[in-house]
Amino acid sequence: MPDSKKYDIILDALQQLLEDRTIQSISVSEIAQKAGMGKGSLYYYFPSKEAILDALIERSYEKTLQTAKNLASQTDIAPFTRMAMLFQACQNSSTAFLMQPETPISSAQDIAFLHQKYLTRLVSELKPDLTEIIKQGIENGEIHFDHPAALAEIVLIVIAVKLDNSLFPTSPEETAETLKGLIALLEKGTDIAPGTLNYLTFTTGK
Amino acid sequence: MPDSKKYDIILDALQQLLEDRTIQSISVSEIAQKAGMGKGSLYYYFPSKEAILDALIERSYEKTLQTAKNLASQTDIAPFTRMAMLFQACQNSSTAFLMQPETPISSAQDIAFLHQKYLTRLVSELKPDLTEIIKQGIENGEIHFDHPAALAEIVLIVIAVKLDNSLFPTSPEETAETLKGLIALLEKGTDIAPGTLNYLTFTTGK
DNA sequence: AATGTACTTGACCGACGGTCGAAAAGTGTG
DNA sequence: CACACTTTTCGACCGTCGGTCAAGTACATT
Repeated sequence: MPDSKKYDIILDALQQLLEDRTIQSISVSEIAQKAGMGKGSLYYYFPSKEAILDALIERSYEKTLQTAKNLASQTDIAPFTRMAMLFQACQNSSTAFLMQPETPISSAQDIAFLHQKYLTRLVSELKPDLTEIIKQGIENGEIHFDHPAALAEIVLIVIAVKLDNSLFPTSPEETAETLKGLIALLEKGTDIAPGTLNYLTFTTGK
Repeated sequence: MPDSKKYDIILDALQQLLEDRTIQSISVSEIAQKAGMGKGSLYYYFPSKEAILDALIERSYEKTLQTAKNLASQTDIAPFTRMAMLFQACQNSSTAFLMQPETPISSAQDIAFLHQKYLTRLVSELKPDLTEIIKQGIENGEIHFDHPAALAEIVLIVIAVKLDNSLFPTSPEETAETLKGLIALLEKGTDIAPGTLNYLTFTTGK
């Protein structure tokens, strides 16, 4: 088994570079330099540049995803509280890593790619957990709806897409309006008490 | 004014190449060769390779988008009929162009990019139109909901994401289930008659 | 014929992702 | 320590790519 510390050093280097640069503008040699090793060494640990990015994304959301997964099993907490915690965890992790503060020319392609990788992962990983939470809400009689898995996916897609503002760039007001609409639709469509989901509006705060 | 026929020849070449290849695996020289001209000529008409792709996407959905826009102004047709026509137009255009039948190695990045470009455009362009349709449904008393624009965006996002199966790959059954859930949520959440939106399930047929 | 303009071209450039063989560092054995 | 052997490091090198550009062609206009 190879020295796993080296993996993290490389990932750290890329993450650091990614803070104010785009993937395509970052060369493999640069990552190697930042990591303090030769380019060849990178290819000893990773098969390709893309694999490094994949691993970084994997590592970045490992923790978030894990806490989300734990949440689903904590049946003693009320469903809506857990949902709130789950969304909070999502947005904490999303903004921190993905938002490039200064994107000079950014050829659009790499940003798009980065965000999409994150989106896909988030939705597919969290869907079973949110489904579980919703199911318990249905059993408790707090939610009335016949398609828990579908509901989970719908909510996750909309939330993920809207929280990631670079996919369909909209003003903060418009994002808030969409979220408000989603809340209204959910509350009315699942017979839960109005206002129960209001915590969602807080998560839009930048 | 440059010969606009040349633009289309180049776009045709790329589209043809794109049918069984990925963007990143297609070199600019190849596009030029297929278009029957030198590489330099491409750069006389387009500033970059990405610009060619953008133009192709633009051209591919120009017609669809135009018919969708016309739909919104046809107030004599019932809102739900117009919505159905709009979705039908969406899915016809999406599958035809985006689905690469044989993607041998396809580095994920280019597919992702292509699909996302389409998604972004579809949602942002169609949102105003669908909003208009919904607003008229509200005025008619057929739909009861306070956030027409938000509803339009939510529906478009979910539909677009789910129709494009490569973003979050799921089985046809799962897609159908999600769509059924969306219909149920919409019908219950907007007080429209159950079954009114059933045409949505037809659009999932491959 | 001469001048100007719109268009074409492929050799060329710098940079990139990835390879490779050799060297260095680490490890176990006697 | 010497030795064999494996693991790790490395940067010169390779092929390819997107993009540039000076030279050229085609063709009006004068």
